[in-house]
Amino acid sequence: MTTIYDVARRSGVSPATVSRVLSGRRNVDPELSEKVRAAVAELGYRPNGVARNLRKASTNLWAVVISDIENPFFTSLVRGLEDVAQTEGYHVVLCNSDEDPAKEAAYASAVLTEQMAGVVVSPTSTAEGVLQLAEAKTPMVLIDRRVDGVEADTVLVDNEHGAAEGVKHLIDGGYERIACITGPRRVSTAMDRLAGYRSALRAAGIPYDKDLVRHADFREAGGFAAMESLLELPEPPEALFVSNNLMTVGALECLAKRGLRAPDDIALVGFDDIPWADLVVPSLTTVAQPTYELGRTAGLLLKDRIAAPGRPPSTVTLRTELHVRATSAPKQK
Amino acid sequence: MTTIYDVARRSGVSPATVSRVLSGRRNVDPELSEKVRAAVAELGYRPNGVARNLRKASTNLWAVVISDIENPFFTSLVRGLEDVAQTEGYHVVLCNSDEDPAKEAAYASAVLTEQMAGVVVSPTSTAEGVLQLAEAKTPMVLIDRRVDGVEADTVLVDNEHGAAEGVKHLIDGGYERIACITGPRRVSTAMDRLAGYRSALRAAGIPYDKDLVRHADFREAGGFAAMESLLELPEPPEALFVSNNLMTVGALECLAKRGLRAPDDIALVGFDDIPWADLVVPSLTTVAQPTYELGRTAGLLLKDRIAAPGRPPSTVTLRTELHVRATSAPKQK
DNA sequence: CTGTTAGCGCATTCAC
DNA sequence: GTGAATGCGCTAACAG
Repeated sequence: MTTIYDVARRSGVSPATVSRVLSGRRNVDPELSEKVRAAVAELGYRPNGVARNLRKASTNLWAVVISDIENPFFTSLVRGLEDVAQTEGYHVVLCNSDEDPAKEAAYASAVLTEQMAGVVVSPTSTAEGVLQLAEAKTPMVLIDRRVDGVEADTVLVDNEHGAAEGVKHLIDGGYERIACITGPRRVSTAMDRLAGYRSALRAAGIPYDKDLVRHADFREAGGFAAMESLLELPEPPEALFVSNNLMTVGALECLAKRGLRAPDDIALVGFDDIPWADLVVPSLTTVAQPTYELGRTAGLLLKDRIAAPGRPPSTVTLRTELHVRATSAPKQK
Repeated sequence: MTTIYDVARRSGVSPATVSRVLSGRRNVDPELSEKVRAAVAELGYRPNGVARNLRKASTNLWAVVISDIENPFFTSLVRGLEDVAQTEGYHVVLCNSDEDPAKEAAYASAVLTEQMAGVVVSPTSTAEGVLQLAEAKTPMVLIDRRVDGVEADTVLVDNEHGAAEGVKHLIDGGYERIACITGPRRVSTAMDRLAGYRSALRAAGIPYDKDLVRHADFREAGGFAAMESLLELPEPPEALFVSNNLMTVGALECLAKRGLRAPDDIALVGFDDIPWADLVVPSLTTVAQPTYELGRTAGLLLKDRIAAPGRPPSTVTLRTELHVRATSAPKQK
């Protein structure tokens, strides 16, 4: 392997000067600088990033810890993050936690031993890894979910407001008996969206009926089961608000299986957009999250945090947007 | 930062012994080993991965260079790769090349300077980065596409056969005037799938009509435009085979926009599955690729290549599977 | 089986 | 503005 010493010898300068030239320091004689560049080209020299990392006690890696890259919510978010990383000179290490606190912790551990420059995390319910990273003062941005007791930069969406807007849209369509499938009680987004559901009902003077609420696991199977359970009610709901994309798919599958259709049999609004939501027939009304922007914003915050580790943490809340499509068409009399 | 020397001092042994214990070498007195472990725990010592990397002249990083993580084909593939990486002790660095040879080359360069242990690449048309990596003898697995002149482990699907099967299915449904939208001429998958289309026609004794073939860019917009152009033909096709998922979506959008429906106005088979293909109405007939398996297989090959760099490269070809759904229903008389 | 020693390749003091 | 020297933390020789 050719090293900085080889380049130094070849160009008749010291290794220190080569290092200065390569890291773009200004205080180098242009003439020497030129010699060094020439030697680099002749030798086909390539700096050793690992050695640099050791010396600087930090790498150019960011980790992104999410539950599953196959969930389009995270896919797009990761893309947004990676775009920022690329322009800032970082690389993104993809970590699928599958909502498993142990995996999250294992990745957190890797972040520390590999000296990664920063992390973006969507915390699991117990947030074990997040606590570990917070303690180690690793530059970190929380995404999608809050974690009690951890002070860190955070990017959220306006969950309560978005959910309320979606539910209000159903109420405006003439529906009153509106059910809700939301996520686990320990997850802040699940509770925030449930709160939005409740507040929309309250605003409309519709009494809250806890028999119409289901807590599932934010996954397809959970949405399917919750839908089944709602349909078995003595008096099934006439409309439904589902608080994430995978559970919405599950609910749709359950309806399809039973030969039921939205909005005729049950009107539907889902939280979080789905690619091809327009191509599904009937097309799906959603409370869309700016997923790409979430990732991008997280990247920007992380960059700033690395530049100024001492600064007090900030929280950015992005707005959701109601995409009215066919499944929430007004009630027919 | 606590180092291996601190642990050594604390436990009354040499740094070398600490290193041996931590890297799981067997030839260490159990008693000393125990002491070391105790000291590690007491001090909260954490090995420095970067230093280890420098010493060993290699990291535990794999890069995966794909055109776009937002394409569900790659999303699932990356997931498969990451699952293998995790069990083998590697981390995956995500690289979106956007089909841009310059970006591919930049990532290849990063792979080299950061001393990553291996790469999985879906090559861009000119495969600049791939050539660079091949020259440097970096452990590499090519995925989805072949590259002329590069000897490397490769994972492909049975493109020609899968395409032929999809087209034959249309022919069996009574269609004769069948169009094809495929990808760029320089991309092996595009040509292989086109070859499958032709061979199915030939087998059925249907003459090949090049006016019914379009080369687009494998993206949504390209599929849309190609569809438009086919519909403007004096005698539009009665069926269509589209050679990737994004272009299929584009074609569907074009049909929707014009108020046309599959299969009544035009029957449709797409190459590569789409999540929710079942939920789209009419549901979409596809030649499904085992995307997760592609990623998993690539990971396995990469692992083997790293273990035995000298071994001659192998090519694995996975089978596609025809998923018959509604858009290819037999022709009505 | 264990300890001593050296050096991976670089960036950064500190002199000059 | 430049060069010599040092050490980041670890593992692999080698000697004992």
